[in-house]
Amino acid sequence: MKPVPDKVIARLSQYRRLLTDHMDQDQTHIYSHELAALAGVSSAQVRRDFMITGYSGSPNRGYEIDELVKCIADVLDDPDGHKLALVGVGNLGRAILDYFSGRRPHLTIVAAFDVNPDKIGRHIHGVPCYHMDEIDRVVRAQGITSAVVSVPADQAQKTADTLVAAGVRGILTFTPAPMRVPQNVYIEEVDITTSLEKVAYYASTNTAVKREVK
Amino acid sequence: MKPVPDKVIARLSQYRRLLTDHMDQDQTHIYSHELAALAGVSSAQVRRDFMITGYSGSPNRGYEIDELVKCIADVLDDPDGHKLALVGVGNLGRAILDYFSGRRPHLTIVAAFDVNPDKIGRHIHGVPCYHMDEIDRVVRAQGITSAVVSVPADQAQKTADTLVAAGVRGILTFTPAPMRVPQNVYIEEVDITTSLEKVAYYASTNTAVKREVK
DNA sequence: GGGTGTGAAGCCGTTCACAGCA
DNA sequence: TGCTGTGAACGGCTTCACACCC
Repeated sequence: MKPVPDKVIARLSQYRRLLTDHMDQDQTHIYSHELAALAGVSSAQVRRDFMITGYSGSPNRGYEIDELVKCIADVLDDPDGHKLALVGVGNLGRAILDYFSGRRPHLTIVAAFDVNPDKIGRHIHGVPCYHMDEIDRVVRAQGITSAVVSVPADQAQKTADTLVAAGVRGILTFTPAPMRVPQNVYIEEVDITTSLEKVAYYASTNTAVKREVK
Repeated sequence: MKPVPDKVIARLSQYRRLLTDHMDQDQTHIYSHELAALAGVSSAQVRRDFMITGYSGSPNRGYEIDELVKCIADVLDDPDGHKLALVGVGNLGRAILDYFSGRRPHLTIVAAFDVNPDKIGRHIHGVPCYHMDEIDRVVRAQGITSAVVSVPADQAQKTADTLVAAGVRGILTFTPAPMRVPQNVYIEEVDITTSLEKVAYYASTNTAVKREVK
């Protein structure tokens, strides 16, 4: 299958959440311009994105919501689901565990890692916490494919190397430090400091800017 | 001054952090290709970005780091600094307070807001916590210009409205719900669920994708 | 030679605009 | 008539490639 652009993936994820979480239960169909208004994009954008899923709407009723959600799932979700690891159980790590537990059925955080002895061996928000030395063993044993990283900057590279060596193919990192990984590993970097500096910049300059989704 | 593109602002912020936080103390100059390698972009990109700051390097020594950082600050930082508010002191909110306290001198979180009586009136990571009913009063009194929002989805719009009415011009939100704001207010939306779904998608498809910065 | 600064070209994502259809 | 699907135009960001300079 031809590669789907990054931004389309992000919007599909957003569309799905809008359709499943913020929708009238008895609404069965939706027009591109309606969904576009909810998502803050143009209706042409919405139609363009759905071309990729292969799902066609009907000119007089729009898109059938259930079908649409199914088609989005066909694109986004691996049929086997994904097991995730969380590395670094600090404030942010705990927030993510809490925030994310049970939110997306096909994505499950099955293991957490830290170096703090107070955390190791316990369950945090239902997830068992191991020492970081056990990353390789646990990742292999559980078949973990992706990881969320929120460790101090000076451990970022070492953590990435360990994860990649154990077979992880995708990393979401909150650590604001460069991570060097092989080409076939996907890195998503959420940089809160940069995000805040952007907000501050535009708050000063008072420039109108279109909204976008990360 | 002509408006600076979103992406350039983000990269300038990243360059600065690389230059100030991850640099040998005794290194005084840097070439565009060196910084490019650190940031994971092309050297042409780096030079292009610096055109905007107005700073010129020297062909045989590259860029003088101190000068460069100063020029970036001239673009990014408001001379008066920014006071920030945090709305929603849950796990994520506390993580941000902790993570961010004292990290960027010109950006200071001066007030937190929640509805939980256990938090109101106390200091959390050194920041006073008020009831959300007081947003308008405190924001005006303190001259707060920007806000970080991590409230439940169903309160996102109300929170945004209150903040905007009180004069806030920039919002960084972690709440995965559409926020409608006037054109002149800048919204940066960090959507952790979408980020994770992207990671999972590319972990499945195994597609090599270039790294980028949020 | 190996850098920087920059016009020009290239690329990619978005929007336009319209044919086709119910 | 109003919507979908889509080729074509558009625009902005990135890269190329080269003049210039130390």
